[in-house]
Amino acid sequence: MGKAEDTKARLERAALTLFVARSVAETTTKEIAMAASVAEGTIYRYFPSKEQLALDLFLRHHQGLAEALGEAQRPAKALRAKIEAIVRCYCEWADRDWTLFAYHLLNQHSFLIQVPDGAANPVTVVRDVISQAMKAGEIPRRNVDLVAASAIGVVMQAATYKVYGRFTGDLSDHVRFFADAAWAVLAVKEK
Amino acid sequence: MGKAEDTKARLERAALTLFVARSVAETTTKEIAMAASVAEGTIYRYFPSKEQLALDLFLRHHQGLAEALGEAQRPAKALRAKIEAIVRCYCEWADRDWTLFAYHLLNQHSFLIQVPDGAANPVTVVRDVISQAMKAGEIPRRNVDLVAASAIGVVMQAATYKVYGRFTGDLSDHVRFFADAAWAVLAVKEK
DNA sequence: TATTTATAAGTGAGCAATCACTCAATTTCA
DNA sequence: TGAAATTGAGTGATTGCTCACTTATAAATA
Repeated sequence: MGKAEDTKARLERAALTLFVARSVAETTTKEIAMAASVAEGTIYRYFPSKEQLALDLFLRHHQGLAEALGEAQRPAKALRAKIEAIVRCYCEWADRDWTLFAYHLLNQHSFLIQVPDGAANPVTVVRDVISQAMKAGEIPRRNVDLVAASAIGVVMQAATYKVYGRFTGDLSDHVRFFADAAWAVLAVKEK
Repeated sequence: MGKAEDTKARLERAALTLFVARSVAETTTKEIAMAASVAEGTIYRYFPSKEQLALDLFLRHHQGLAEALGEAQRPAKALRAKIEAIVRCYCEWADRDWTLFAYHLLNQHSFLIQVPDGAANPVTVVRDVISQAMKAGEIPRRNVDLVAASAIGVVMQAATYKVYGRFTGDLSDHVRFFADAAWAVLAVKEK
């Protein structure tokens, strides 16, 4: 790794850690620079602004995750297998870089509106899979967005509570449970 | 309503709306005062600081919701009935004052650590109900925190996506589905 | 190879703007 | 008239960001 790339990476990691511990608004450029062992001015050699640095970090994870989820579910045929592939992929992403994952999780509401239209999107991947399965008659037809939200919530809320420290350990340890639970949500019978 | 009480209520509502639209950190005291048709100094007759105003709003909803959920589930005997009571109560709270609800939802991570120990807590209510049901053999024994998170996620993620505008309409319209889905999550069979 | 030149990377004092909060003066109203 | 409520210009502290300058690295030249 070149010197410049190393500095940029250090800045990103320092910012990420602080953004999660406090928040983007409450983290100062001075703090980021200190944590990266660099002068404040150096930040602006690599990023046009603090906000852009925050957005860059978010978008990279957001789009990377979306693509990974898309590829993970593709080989599977039936909905049940697709769900398990998606859940496993998601949990592995979370466990691999928990700080980046937590940052993405806690800052969706501030950045989601800035995601370019048509860009890869984790939610759309899940939504499309569910929509397909409804058309194929694998699960009852319902409001797709509602059902997708509930199914996603099974995993995402667990992840959120891990961020809050309500429980510990790898998310990946519970892939089977998450997949079973998400499937159960999607398969709820109409009455 | 007295004049002073009216001013305080207007300030709270103005702050709430702005906190949801932007965020606490990005909302200025000047904006709050303007939105409440009041001078900036007036804020400090009713609140010691902007942060305390933000915390007051959060805690009032947090504890009110916790008590309401606790009372809602008490009369019910079986887990299935308790779940439905909790879900219905939660959705009604959300629909009754959506702005306050959205504020609570989006700012959990900043305020949850400041909740006084032993104070009424929505999550604890759900956790206890699930824990009881496990002891009674109504559902399989599992990591209570994990299972509670997933069950809660079924409803909370749907609420979150409504905040993001991914779908519209009252949450209460889907109480039956949420309750069925949460139940399905809790009842997932061990293998 | 040794020396000069060019470029990239890094610095930190300082600036303009903004913010939460204060308080002396003014208005409201019983 | 007097206490309570309200006002908004003012204050000190903080912030994101700039920029003239230094240092490190690489390229070119003799």
